[in-house]
Amino acid sequence: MPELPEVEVVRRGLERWVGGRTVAETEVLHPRAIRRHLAGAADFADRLRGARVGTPRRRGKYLWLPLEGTGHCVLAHLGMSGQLLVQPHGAPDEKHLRVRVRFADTEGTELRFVDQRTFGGLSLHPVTPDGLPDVVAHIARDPLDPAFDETAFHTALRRRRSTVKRALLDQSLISGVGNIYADEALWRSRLHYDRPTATLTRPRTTELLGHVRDVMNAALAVGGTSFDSLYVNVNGESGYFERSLDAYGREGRPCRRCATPLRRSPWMNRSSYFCPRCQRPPRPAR
DNA sequence: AGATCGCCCTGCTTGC
DNA sequence: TGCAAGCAGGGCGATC
Repeated sequence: MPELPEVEVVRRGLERWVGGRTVAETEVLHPRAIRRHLAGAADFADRLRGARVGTPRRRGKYLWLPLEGTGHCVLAHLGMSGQLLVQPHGAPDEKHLRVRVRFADTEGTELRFVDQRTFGGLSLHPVTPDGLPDVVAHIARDPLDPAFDETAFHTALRRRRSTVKRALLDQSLISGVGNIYADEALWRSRLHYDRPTATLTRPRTTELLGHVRDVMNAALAVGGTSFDSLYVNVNGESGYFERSLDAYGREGRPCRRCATPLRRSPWMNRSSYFCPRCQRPPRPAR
């Protein structure tokens, strides 16, 4: 499922293949894909028509295409299974094709939003003076953002009565981290997912953030190599990075540090993968 | 207001 | 073989 590195790979692909092009026609094949565009499919298509796409931007897992001179943008979230593909005209429709955007040029390609589980979607929003879609204002900067405020993040962690994995997944504290990279960064940091945030020292927070960045950069480097054509790569999986995972999905397999079999625990209606030896659970609160 | 829970959705896997 | 349950899970609104 796409987390920050996968979304950034898509952003780069869109910058290369869609930036600077002018929209001709938009076709909405499934209304749920634009459910966050409250004015509906016809309005969505009308307002895209004739707009020129600027440089795609991203914050966390949100991606948007500024529409030059309109004060608006097309916001995209890939959800669990969303893909943005640049395909030649006439390529067979994907089974879960939801939105098609044609351009007013002769490049011979179109933009497609494909989404099996329809957790993702496209919508149009005003862009605020700081360059963000209005509905993204509550999303924190992501750890690859040079302006990410590590001190503020640490302070927020200490103030929260929460646990470290919950905090990593809280997009208002830090964005772009999903279940996979949270488990990977916690494994690298030897932190148990239920460690109370209030117990983290500043050096531990720094170390954790360093591992979040390292694992994301490693995934980004690999994901980037698979992008070399008209295909704007998001395969809905971890791509080539999957083989590099140390924790996620490795239940029962030996820890790469200590050989102890990894465990999977039900957690918030999903799963946490961890090493029971390297990542000791916190002492129960009294 | 911060924390928690349930829901949205479909395809693959598992179990009876 | 067939069907149902389980699982994957990001984000958001409702609730406490």
